[in-house]
Amino acid sequence: MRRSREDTRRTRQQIVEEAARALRAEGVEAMGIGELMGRVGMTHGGFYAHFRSKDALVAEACTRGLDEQRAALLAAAENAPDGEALRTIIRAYLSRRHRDVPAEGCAIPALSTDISREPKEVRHAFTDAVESYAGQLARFAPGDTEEERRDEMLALLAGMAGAIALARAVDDTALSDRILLASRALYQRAFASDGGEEARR
Amino acid sequence: MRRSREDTRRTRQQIVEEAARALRAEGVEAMGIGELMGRVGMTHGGFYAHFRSKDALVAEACTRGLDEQRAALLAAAENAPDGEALRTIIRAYLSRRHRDVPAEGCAIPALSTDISREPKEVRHAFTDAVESYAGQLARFAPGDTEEERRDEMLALLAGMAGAIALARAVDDTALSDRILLASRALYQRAFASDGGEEARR
DNA sequence: TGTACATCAGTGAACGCGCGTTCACTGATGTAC
DNA sequence: TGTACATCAGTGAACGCGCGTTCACTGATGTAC
Repeated sequence: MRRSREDTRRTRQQIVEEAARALRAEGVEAMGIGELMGRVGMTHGGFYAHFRSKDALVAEACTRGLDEQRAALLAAAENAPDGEALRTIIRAYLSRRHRDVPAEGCAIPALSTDISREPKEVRHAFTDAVESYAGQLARFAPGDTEEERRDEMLALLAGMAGAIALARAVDDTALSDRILLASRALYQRAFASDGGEEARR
Repeated sequence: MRRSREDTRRTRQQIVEEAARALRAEGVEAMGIGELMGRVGMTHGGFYAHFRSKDALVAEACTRGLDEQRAALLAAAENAPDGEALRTIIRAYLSRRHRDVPAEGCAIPALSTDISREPKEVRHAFTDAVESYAGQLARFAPGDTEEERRDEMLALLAGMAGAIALARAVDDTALSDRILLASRALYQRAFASDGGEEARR
């Protein structure tokens, strides 16, 4: 039966939130519409009152997942002591927690492989979100121009995402930990004390 | 009908080779047994004369894919001019060609996200292959001990894999190229002239 | 070396399964008067 | 403000589809004598 506008809005938002979690935890294919709607307390048929297709939801949930992580990193960097913003980003991203809880982490290591095989609709949303992700964190990266800083941040995010993805893939905790630690050391060294907003203050 | 031992051996090898390509091009889920057997010139039923299950093939094909790429990078590094081995690895890995032809590239950027959701059998094979991948290339990385060099190489491979995966995921050629170029610059800088086999000669 | 029989690689129909999507239906909400 | 009606969020059965896997069968290969 028909629901109030407020209920409808809330339901739609819950679906996107659950999808953003499920996507990162299970991947695009494994995230089922039925399971998702069950988590929101409804049956699968109602889904299509909110979204044109699964792809449309995936596109929106990708954006959501990336925006969440961007906001978390931004907050961490802004609260970091002077000159420590980029180090803080690197430490937070390459943490055991981030490796172990994909559902609440960055969508790049969880989904980049899947996304390249998705339809245009999804890839486009993902691309836009990645650009604004790197764009908003760029001020913490070294470089003389906005472009340089954004490119540095893109390379850093891509690299850290690779480290998390590989650390999740391997079946050996010791090896996984070594991947995280060695990657931390690598990026801290590459972006040592020189760059970033603080150096320009 | 029954085939000669030589035929059987050849068929099995063809299946693994096609699987190693298809896996990297399409991902684990999308690689179908029927399609694969069709490419080898047979029907799907014959598959189970060679493999216990799809998972068993995926495990073997992962190893194959990683070993191929390791051999290619090893050859490139060994043929590089003195002091250029690591730079050559970085240039070859972070190339447009590698981004554009996943079927013939490294299995890490193509599969790491998928692998973390696969059964133990697959993850274990992948893990072993990754260890020997990093182990065999370790001599080109900086570090005083074998362990240090292997960890550096793990971090480098993970990072470069992340760059390739993200470059493949985004829907914008210019952004994709910038990810590759910025990543090249990052790793060339981080592993500048100091490290590696040549520096220890 | 020749023969009889067991083996087994490959065929193709059939299986169960889970998926995304559709659709007739329900009944509370929103709207027009 | 009250009433009549249109709207539409949600239900749950049904759809087609493609997948991995099984299985009875075929006939050339391998093996035992």
